Amino acid sequence: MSRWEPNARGRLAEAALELCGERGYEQTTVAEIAKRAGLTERTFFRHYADKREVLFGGSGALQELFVNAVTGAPESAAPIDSIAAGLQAVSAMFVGRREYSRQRQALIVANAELRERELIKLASLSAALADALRRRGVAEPAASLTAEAGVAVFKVGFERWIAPAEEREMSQVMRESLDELKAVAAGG
Amino acid sequence: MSRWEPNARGRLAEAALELCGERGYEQTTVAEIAKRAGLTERTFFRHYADKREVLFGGSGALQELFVNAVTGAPESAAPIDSIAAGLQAVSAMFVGRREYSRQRQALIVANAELRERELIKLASLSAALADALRRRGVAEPAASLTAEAGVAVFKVGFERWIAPAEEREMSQVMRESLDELKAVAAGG
DNA sequence: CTACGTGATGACAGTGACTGACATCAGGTG
DNA sequence: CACCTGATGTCAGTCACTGTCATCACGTAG
Repeated sequence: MSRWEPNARGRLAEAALELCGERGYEQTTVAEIAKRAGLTERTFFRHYADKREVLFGGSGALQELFVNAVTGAPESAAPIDSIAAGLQAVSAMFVGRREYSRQRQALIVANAELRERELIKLASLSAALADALRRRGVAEPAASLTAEAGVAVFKVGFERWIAPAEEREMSQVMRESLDELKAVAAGG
Repeated sequence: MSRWEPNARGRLAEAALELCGERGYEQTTVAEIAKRAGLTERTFFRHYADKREVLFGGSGALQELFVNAVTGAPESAAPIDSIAAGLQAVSAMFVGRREYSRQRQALIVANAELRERELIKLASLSAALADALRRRGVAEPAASLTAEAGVAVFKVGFERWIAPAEEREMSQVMRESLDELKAVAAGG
């Protein structure tokens, strides 16, 4: 066996979600999170740049997956259709994680600091998508606008997917949300 | 004369812009800002909820002005045209403040914390505009989409207006940016 | 004129996020 | 066996932010 328990980063994220879920984000200290994960406060900050970041650990993987799917879409695919491919790829990553996502989102909407962090993550995602579209030969401002539209659909679709009564898979909800955006854009 | 120098809030904002401009946002402490304004750190936090907020003091007035202009637009005006009226009203507020705006924006884009705060201010503006449109009888999702479009035009227009070579008035730049959005949306 | 309330401020101690510097120590490598 | 490496612990320190109480010019009631 190794010197330390494995997956310190994951243990910190799990401990943070548990503790913040029990008593709220602001009422949870970094020292407490670290202690539950069997680590010290100083080690927490070696894994996460700040306290908020521990609740956004998956955003990097999400962005990478989304961008890769857009990049890997057929050359013939229109910009909005490569975004659609990205939405489908991202949906696969959330299979079986609806309850987890609900808990996490409840935390975020309840706290202004966390909402700020979420907004900048989505802005980063939008910029990365626009970049991917540009590499596919999409010109500006179409690339940025399509990227923004993709993020808007993701936001709307995600909120619907975690709604209390909702039981459909995320991929289906995303497809439907994208269709609605297309209808609105067409003046429907 | 009164017991204290007047306009403590404004003095704090001015001191903050000066000091952060000289040495950067992170290298400036709240105690230093307060001292330059002739106040104490404790008093700073009686005027601003946190350190970032001192650089966003005008955002409340901007949102109010924008929303009022939208609300006060002729009943016959289409949603996008009431937004256009808001953009014109906001432009009036920036007359003679281009250099100030350049300095402030340079600070914000240079710092991730400040960018986060700016994003949530814009999100708040978008929500307020959507609300104003709904009160004008605009249905969803048209209200939210039009509001988002309005904020997008404001962002693009503002960035153009503070660009180094730019000398036109903000009202003209905003008009032009809105026209471009309309062209893009029309598939042009 | 005096007493009292009010509101903006100062003073001070305390918490918690975050950082820098140095120590530790299992495991791999030559 | 000596040495290096990487993840961790320890500790002191800075700074954002808060709660609490004191101060004191000003206005106002009596």
